[in-house]
Amino acid sequence: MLRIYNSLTKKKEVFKPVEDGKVRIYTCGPTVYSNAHVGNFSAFLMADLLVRYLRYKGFEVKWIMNITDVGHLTDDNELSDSGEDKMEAASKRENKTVWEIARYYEDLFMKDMRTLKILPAFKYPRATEHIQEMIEMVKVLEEKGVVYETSDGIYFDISKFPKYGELSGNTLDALQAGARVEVNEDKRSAFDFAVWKKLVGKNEAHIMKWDSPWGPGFPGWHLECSAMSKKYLGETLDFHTGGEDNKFPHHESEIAQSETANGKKFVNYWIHKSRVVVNSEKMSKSLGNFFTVQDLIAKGFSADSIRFTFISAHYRSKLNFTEDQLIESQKTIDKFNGFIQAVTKADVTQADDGIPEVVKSTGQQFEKGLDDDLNISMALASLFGFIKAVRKKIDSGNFSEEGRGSVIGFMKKINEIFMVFDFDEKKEKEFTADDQKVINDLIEQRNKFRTEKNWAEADRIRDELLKMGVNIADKK
RNA sequence: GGCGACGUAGCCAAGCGGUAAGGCAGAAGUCUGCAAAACUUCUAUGCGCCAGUUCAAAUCUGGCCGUCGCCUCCA
Repeated sequence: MLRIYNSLTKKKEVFKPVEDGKVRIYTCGPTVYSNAHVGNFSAFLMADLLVRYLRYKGFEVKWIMNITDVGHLTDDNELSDSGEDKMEAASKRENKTVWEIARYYEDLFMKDMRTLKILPAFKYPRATEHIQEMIEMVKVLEEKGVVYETSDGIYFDISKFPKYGELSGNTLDALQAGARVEVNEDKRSAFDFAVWKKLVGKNEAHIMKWDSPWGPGFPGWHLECSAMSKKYLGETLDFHTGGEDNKFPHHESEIAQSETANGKKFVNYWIHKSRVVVNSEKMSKSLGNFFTVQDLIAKGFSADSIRFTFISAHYRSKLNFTEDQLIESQKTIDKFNGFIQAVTKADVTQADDGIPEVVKSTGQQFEKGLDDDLNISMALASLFGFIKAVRKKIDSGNFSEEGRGSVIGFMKKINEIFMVFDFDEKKEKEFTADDQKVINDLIEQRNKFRTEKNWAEADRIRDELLKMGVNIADKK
């Protein structure tokens, strides 16, 4: 039984799907106007872990992740407020339109998603391809009398949605009191949010624009998720995930729009990923302290070590990202893979090794951990205990073919979650006949030196073999 | 200023009222000529600080200190 922390109620709750055996999950996806960094991907890896674990538990999961490709670009002022001007440079240098740029960064994003072995979602709907659905939703909101028109757009009147603030813990009064946002004379409340923006004022030259009953313009920031989640997953979602920074105002506003338009509860379980931090500062595009997947791979870190680092940190605690953590993750991955090799190659005896029982109890511990709000630390601890127990059986010559099958089967099953284990039996490297002869000669020489206790020469040959890719492991 | 999360060994980290899991690093040992791998053992009288509740608190309550996030595009 999965228990998960619901950001809305601020409690761990037992997960009950809307429909038995099925799970509908929506993840706030990337904004494709610049490079996604590993902080961004940590949120998607959290969703990946959740989806994979739900599948492990036998649920049929339908996962939707949106692509935010509606920007707020103007002809002469690209991305001026994002603090990231690489795109502007790229746009000019490559003479690309905003549409081409959106596709370009979307492609990069999808490539990194594959690199990190994040499960493909059922669909990645693009905001620009769902303008009609968004317009329809604004119409419904208009019919219900919760939006009003100003000179520059259509706004949602948050006073019409008393629960506004429930997710972030804000109350309408507190919001007013602590207001720091720019005052817009036309808005009834500083926190009323746009569902449709007109091409006036600073948005006069907006490149992305569509016709609507309110004139040409573009949709408000929060509308796409409400419209697309409804289209692909229905009116009530099981899970909605995203970064904690999306709680307010984005998710808060989604709730207001969706619940008003549909007259139903929008999301049963809100899951928010804590920020990734670098030297105690959030990793963000605007601070420029970010690493991209490609940066790290270029530095020699494996994609698996990136994946494992973010998956093995609990999603509700801040992760202080360092390169040392990637190294440690790699060691852990190697430890598991070394174990898989040892199991694969272990000599079997006919003994009744009792391993299937160990596998069973480990599986129970593993699930107990993940069932408790994806407590990955507990799940991993069960695995470390497991490999120690199995190695002990192997070392004491108490290992059967059945035991091997049981261990490998289990590792393969949990690898559907981790995706970093390697089951290929490490064969002797293939050498040409000539090389093989040289190697055999060197080994023979070294053994001769060893017999003569000429350790200096023996070690020299060992180094030489290592350079050729031959690893010597002496046994007694 | 408002809202929220969090503070456990050198580092990462579990723990959710019954007396500190696990991983990395470190130390000693088994094996080995040495090394690598593996295995064994050890490494927090204490969980930011101060009060309180309780037979019992890292775990509950209150206050304080500190860190971070959101309130503005951001996973």
